[in-house]
Order: sequence, then structure tokens, then C-alpha cells
Amino acid sequence: MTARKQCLDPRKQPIQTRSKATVDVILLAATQVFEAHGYAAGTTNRIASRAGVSIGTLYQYFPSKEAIAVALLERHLVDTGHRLHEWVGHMVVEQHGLCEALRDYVAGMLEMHTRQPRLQHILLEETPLPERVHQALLEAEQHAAQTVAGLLRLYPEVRSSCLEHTCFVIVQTVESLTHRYAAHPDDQFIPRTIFADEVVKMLIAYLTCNIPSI
Amino acid sequence: MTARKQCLDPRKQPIQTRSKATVDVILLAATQVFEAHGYAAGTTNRIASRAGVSIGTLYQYFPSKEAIAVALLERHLVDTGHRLHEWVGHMVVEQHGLCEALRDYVAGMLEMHTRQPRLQHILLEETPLPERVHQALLEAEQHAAQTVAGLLRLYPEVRSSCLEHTCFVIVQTVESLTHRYAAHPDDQFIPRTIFADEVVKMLIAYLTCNIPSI
DNA sequence: ATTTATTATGAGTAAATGCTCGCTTTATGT
DNA sequence: ACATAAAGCGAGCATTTACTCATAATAAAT
Repeated sequence: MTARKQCLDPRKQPIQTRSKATVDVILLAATQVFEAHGYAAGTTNRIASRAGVSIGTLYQYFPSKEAIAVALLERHLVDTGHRLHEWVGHMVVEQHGLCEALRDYVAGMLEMHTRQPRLQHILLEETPLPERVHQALLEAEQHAAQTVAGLLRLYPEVRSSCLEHTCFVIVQTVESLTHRYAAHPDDQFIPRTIFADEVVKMLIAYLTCNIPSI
Repeated sequence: MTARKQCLDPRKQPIQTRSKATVDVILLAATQVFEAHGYAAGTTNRIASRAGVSIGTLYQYFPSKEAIAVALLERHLVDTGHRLHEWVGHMVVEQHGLCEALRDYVAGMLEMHTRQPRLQHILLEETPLPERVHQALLEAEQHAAQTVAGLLRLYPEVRSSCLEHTCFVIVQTVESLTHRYAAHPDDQFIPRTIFADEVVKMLIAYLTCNIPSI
């Protein structure tokens, strides 16, 4: 309840292999506890207990509860970035068509966010993050938009007056929709595969049909 | 911190005009306090104090903190529903074109969510809502999808293999993107009007270009 | 073998927060 | 004027929670 430390960096670097393992165990436990209880009810004591270490040990490596959440989020950011670059590389090598490429993109993001659906949501929305982290998120999204733009430039059928803006909207759309669907799967109303297909259709239409500026 | 009551209904109906005013004041204060502090830090004592009533009075009309959040959310749901119907009525009367109609829709939702940007976000994402409320949200979204479908059926240029699914995706897209933009206005990277225009372009393309099923 | 650095422990603290309950004040009806 | 119902009050309880610190155990270095 009380946030006494504002620093997010670890107060002590794990040096021996023993302590490195401890840090990993704590982070793993944190994902599980946050998934199960949410951010507010995911108490540090619970995390420590789940990790099988004492609460004191936890605070030796993380100066605050917030720092744990931020560490997890950073991990996820890196993972998503990797995934995106893998995707681009794959597409370039395999010479897939635009449709295939977008299908892969949407499917990848959907899977990415379905893997630990609650965790993403909790870290991004429930957790009160410092401004610094929000900035980092924004930058990551803009970087993603540029990566996507780099790939889409290779497809001649893509017509856009400003590919930067277009790709920004695309990234935002895919992020939003996949998060949303992963968080509240409306399977009863519209099954996952159809949903993904519809999103892809929308993206293709947006990219290839030349809608005049309004 | 402790959630002792699970019931969400007011424990006492306001009868006199005095008490009705009190309830209103409490709800107003709640919006302000939640906006300023978020859900977790928006304490009931703070809400009562801001409303200028005692904490005991607050608990006479709301059995729990959660009940306050739910009441606010229900209000917002009703407002958005009204707005949507107004929009449909307006479009039918004025006989606007598809492009105009979508512009209005997106602009309306963007304004709706920009009005109290933090509040929406807090109620929908930060607050741990009971399942019942999530169900209600889903139903509201499906209802919105049907309303939108009803309007779009009037436009011959709209081609869709399944207007229900298409409109569901559209509603989700607009909701997601406007929420997102309202929450973190990326004005620096892409200005609001351009963002709105791009979204509209995407929707028109999706609705009018006949992308073959994949 | 001994010193020193690193890692682990967990009972305890201080602060915060949701909510109760006994009591007082105000309005309504007769 | 009086009785009754409705509305309002707020000190304080019970609980939770993030976090500290003095101490102990373990590994590394000499």
C-alpha cells in the first residue's frame, strides 16, 4: 500500500549463480501471482512465498513491488520486439504474399497475447506505471510501426499516402484488438479464427484500396 | 483493502430530495477522485471528504467501494448507448453519405472518451469488476454492433459477407482505438485529426472493398 | 583455517484503508 | 407540538500490506 522507494533499479546486482537463480525464481513467481491475483492483491509476501524465498531476499534484489512489475514488462517488450523481427525476417526469406504476411502478423500477436492474457493486461492496465515506462512503451510502438513499414514497402500492391501513419494505425489496431480479444475472448459470439480473418481483411482493404483523402 | 460486502445494490434508496442530491454529489466526487488518484488510491474516505459528506453517509447508499465504480460505469454505458442512438437517428434523417456517417461515429466516440479520459480507463481496466459487469459490457457491445449494422444496411455501397461479424469488428476497433488514443494521446507522433481520418479510411475500405475470403 | 563478501531469513513496524455502529440532526405527517 | 422516519455524522476497529533490520548461513578469497 505504501510506496516508499521510487528507484526501480535493483539495489544489489546478483553476482553468484545462486543469487541469479533466486532472481529468476522471484520473477517467475511474480508472473504466476500476478496472473492469479491481479496487481493489487498480488502482494510481495505472496510472491516471495511462492518463490520459496523469504520476503527479505526479495527486497534485496527489487527495491519495490513496482520494480518487479516493471522488470516483467521490460521482459515482455523485448520478447515482442524479437517476435516482430523474426516475423519480418521470415517474410522476407519466404517471399510470402501480403495476405499471408498479415495473417502471420495477426496470428503471432494474438498468440503472443493469449499466452499470458491476464499478465499482459495486469501489467499494462492495472499497474500504476511511472511515466518513464509509458514513454518506453510509446517508443516501442513507434519502433514497431517503422519495422512494419519497412516490410510493407516491399509489397507493390500497398498504396498509402503516408506509410508511417498507416503503419502506426495498423500497429495500434492489431495491438488493441488482439489484447482485447485475448482478455475477453468473445468466442461465443465470434470465433477466434473468424475474428482474426476479419481483422486481416480489414488491414488488407486499408492497405490496398485507395480510399481518397477525406 | 477489505472487501466485506459482495452486494452491489444500494443498501438504502434515497427518498427525500436531500438524499438524492447526496447520492449525486457522491457520484460526482467519485468521478473526480478516481480521475485524480486512480481506483486503488481513490479511497472511499477521500470520496466522502470531497463530496462534503461523512464516510458513514457514503456507506448508507453504497455498500462498498466497488458499488460506486459499478454505478459510474453503468452511467457511462447508458450515456454511450444514447449517443449511439442519437447518431443513428441523425444519420437517417440527414441522409448523409457513408463517409460522413463514419466520420461522425469516430469523432463522437473519440469525444466521448476524451471527455473523461482517465475515468473510462480506470473504470474499465484498473477496477476489478465482478463477472456480472463484464457480461453486461459484452452485451452492450453486441447491442452496439447490431445498431451499427442496422444503419450500415442502408448504404448500398457496403459489401460484406456477414454484416454482423463485420460490425462487431468495427465496434471493437473504434472502441479500442479511441480508448487508446484518449488514454495516451500520441499527438506528438500523429495528430488527432489525422488519426481519426486514418481510422475512418480503414473502416471505409473494410466496408466497401470486396476482399475475398481468405 | 580464517577472514571477508555475498546471500538468505522472517518477526516486526508503521501506515493505510474499507467499513461499522452508536448517536445526532433534520424532515415529514398529524 | 409531537412522534416517527429519514438522513447524516465520524471516531475508531480490524485487517492488510509494503517494507526494514538485526542476525544467521553460505560461498569465495587469503
